[in-house]
Amino acid sequence: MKYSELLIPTLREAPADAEVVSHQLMLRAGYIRKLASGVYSYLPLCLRVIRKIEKIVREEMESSGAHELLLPIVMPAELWTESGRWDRYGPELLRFKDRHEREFCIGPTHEEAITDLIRHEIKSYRDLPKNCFQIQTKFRDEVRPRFGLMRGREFIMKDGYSFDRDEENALKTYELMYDAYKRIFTRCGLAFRPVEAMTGAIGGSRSHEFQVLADSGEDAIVACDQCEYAANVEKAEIQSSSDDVHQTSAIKGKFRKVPTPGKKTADEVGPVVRLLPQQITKTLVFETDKGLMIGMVRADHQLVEEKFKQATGVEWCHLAHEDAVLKTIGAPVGYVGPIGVTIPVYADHALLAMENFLVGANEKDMHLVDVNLGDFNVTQFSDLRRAVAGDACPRCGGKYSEHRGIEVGQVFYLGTKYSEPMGAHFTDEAGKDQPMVMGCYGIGIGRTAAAAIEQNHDDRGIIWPMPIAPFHVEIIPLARDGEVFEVATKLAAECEDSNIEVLIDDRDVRAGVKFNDAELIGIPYQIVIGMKGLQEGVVEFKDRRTGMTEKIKRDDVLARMLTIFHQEGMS
RNA sequence: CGGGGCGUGGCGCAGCCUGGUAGCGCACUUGCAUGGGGUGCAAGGGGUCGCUGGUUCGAGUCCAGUCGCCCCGACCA
Repeated sequence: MKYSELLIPTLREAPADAEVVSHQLMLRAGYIRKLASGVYSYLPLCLRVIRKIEKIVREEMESSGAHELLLPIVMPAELWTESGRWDRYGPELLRFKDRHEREFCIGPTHEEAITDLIRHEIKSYRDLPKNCFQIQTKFRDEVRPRFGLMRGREFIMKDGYSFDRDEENALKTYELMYDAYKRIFTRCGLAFRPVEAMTGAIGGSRSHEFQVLADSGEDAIVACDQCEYAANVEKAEIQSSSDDVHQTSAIKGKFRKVPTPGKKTADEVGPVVRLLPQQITKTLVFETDKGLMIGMVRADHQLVEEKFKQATGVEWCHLAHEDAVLKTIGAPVGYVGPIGVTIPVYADHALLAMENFLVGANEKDMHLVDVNLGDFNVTQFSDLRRAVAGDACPRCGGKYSEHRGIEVGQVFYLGTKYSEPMGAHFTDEAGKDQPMVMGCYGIGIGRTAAAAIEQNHDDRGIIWPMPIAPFHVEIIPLARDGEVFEVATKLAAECEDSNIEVLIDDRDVRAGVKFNDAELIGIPYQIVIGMKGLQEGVVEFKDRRTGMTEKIKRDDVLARMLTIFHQEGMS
């Protein structure tokens, strides 16, 4: 394809609002342009990358038994009312009314639409399982869109939904999809890690996120250095080492009150009483559907609400408001402690290893020191905190290391969360009515492209992995006529005949401009054709990634490209 | 939703404090030179200064409102 015919508006400077590399490079290299906050146009190069990713996704999905369909983008409110999400989804759901004042929304995801379709069409166990996917533009009215395609409001997503007759089969489908995802991201040339993710309030469900490792990632994950276990920090289980448990419950009444006027946080209190954060506890009061409850963690740890919900078995929880705390505990926020309170106290495992620690005195400007576990009632010790580097892995006892990741895909075992309320039932062999067991599986297509750039770039521009590069090779003739251009055109035609995708820079610009643009747009191989080389019968062959250049005989170039093709596992 | 910042030619910015002919770099057009890493010289074109209202003889500049965009935060005591 001719460079001159394509729309590739490269920029010397990146627009000031681009924060992360992938966003800057996509703008500079002429891949995307912003139309509104979080809404982007995909220019030709970008679309080619997206199509490549989609192709890989399609191939792997189809070969795993999932088949493509296309659901509407616009859905009536009734469907969402039925699932209960019209009210629960919040302002991220873009809603509007048609001319008859009927309410609609633009799909941020399609559980409702697919469940509606399937419940009408599938009646018998004989018709199961079914696994459908689509690749479609979604809209989520994000509070704060940022980082270009990484967190846009409008975005392209592959979303798949599976329907099985029972949990056993649904979990098999889950495994199939999990394996397909591994192949997809491997084929895209990405360094990624599947990690266990939060499952929310649905019991017995499973979820994995596929995280592309990158420092600019928005998600924090921990990975074990000994085994395969990896998880989102919010989800990661932490092994409470029994060696650390001190039998301090025997010690009682040793504590004493110390004045800490105006000092509320551990950072403030610590220096006053000369204690490290590891010797201080935080007592957090939560409002829940079962009334007020306390969660206690060490001051340098962070409580995870999801873990708290699981430990306590409550449906919902959020930190209690200051007034509520003052009213129930009798002390202002910052001075709350577990001693003498009447509401349930859930404590993190880490407290088992603490002795002579500090808590709030339930009295303004006062804390208690030399407190031990025997001094107050704990309803239950649980894993309540966010994992950090150095924590122990529950599977093998190895140590966690912490990483940043970009979530490019997610697989989720849904169970009957949608089939039950929406009446997606089938009749089994015994003639009994059963809810279908579902799973859902998403991949952010645009985000995958962005993640690939985060992982593959240098200070000159993008370096695409071969399987998702917009073109395989860029031919750069240093003249627009004569032998140089003739050779270039001929070589391009030969490559294209061998299914190698070629971008030929036929523009009337200086060599330097072509070189710089070539580095920027990141096509993995470059072939530079100039007069000097041709006189020796050679052209220059450059690997964008390594920057290595070598002179190759003109007649050997095609063979060379084909060799690389095979090495890269392309056909 | 709270806090902060920014809206001046396609992009990046200066000018605003202290009101008085709207500027710079890149990009664009034309000509000449150049032709292997964003080349040089010369001549050009292009801006209701986000919008509305106010103060003033006079507003890009001061004031109020409004819209848009960006950043940080959203209660872990």
